[in-house]
Amino acid sequence: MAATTDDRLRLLIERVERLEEEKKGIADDIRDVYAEAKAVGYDAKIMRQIVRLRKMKPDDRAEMEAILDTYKAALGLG
Amino acid sequence: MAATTDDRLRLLIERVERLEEEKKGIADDIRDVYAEAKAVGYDAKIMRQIVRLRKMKPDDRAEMEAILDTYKAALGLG
Amino acid sequence: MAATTDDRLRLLIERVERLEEEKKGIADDIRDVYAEAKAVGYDAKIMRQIVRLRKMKPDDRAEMEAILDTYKAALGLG
Amino acid sequence: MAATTDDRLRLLIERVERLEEEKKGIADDIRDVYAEAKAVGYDAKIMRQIVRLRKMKPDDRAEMEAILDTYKAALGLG
DNA sequence: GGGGCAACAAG
DNA sequence: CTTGTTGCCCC
Repeated sequence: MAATTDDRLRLLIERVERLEEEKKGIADDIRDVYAEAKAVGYDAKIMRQIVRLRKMKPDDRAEMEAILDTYKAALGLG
Repeated sequence: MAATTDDRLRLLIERVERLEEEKKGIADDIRDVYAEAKAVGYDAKIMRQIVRLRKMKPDDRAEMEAILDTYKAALGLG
Repeated sequence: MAATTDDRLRLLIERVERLEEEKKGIADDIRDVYAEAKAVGYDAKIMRQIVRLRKMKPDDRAEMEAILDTYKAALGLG
Repeated sequence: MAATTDDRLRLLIERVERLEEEKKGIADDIRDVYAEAKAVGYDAKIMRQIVRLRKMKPDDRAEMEAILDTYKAALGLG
């Protein structure tokens, strides 16, 4: 009988749905923080860039800067 | 003096970072559920479609499926 | 001397950039077609689904649709 | 009669499909250039970063650098 | 409300 | 790691 199988699928689906709801809630919280930041004069777009930069490992940031130099040198850019 | 401003920025950034960590944790949980489903024989890709369909309002879903059928008929996609 | 090396790099980079420009041009064309379709009453989102379905091999598509129906039945998604 | 409508949809779909094929062809060409670059000793990953950097408008790059300074100052990073 | 853009998920 | 999809923000 298929009911057991069906229930297993349903349970898995419902777990996913619950988790996605939680995830959406957090995404909304993040949005709220940016809205609050904007309300006190910060630029949300720039804040996002900062968050991205802070997420990088220091070595990676250093490498990125080195690449920038390499590219400038090899391509003749100031 | 800028310290107050800087702290306010830092606090906002750190709130975002904390929330993003939580969000990532949940995304990982979702991935785990799909992995578990796959391990017992379900097709994760199709499960995702189901989740998407269940997220829609019934009327919207019915309408979408009707349009899809219309287009399939028009293109000879039996 | 590094000039030869630099030029070789520059040439490769420029070839990539030219190709990426072309690619972007075509992506814009695709966008235009969907916009035109929308203007005469078609649903672009569903058209994209059709394009995806037509890309699949008929057998694969049939199988996918069969599984999808099975899951829908199991979840009571009429 | 629906045949005209159907043909219009089919024509639009086929235009999209043709364009997507072209796009894929160019993507393949790009891949080939990177493969060739790798074969003569360049690092494809770094080349991609260079391409990305060159894609930015100089002003944006300058702004990005300013943002980097701002973030370092406000967040106390070296 | 639409179009462009950036994050997210899929392959 | 790259591409396609989706949701968000600005216009």
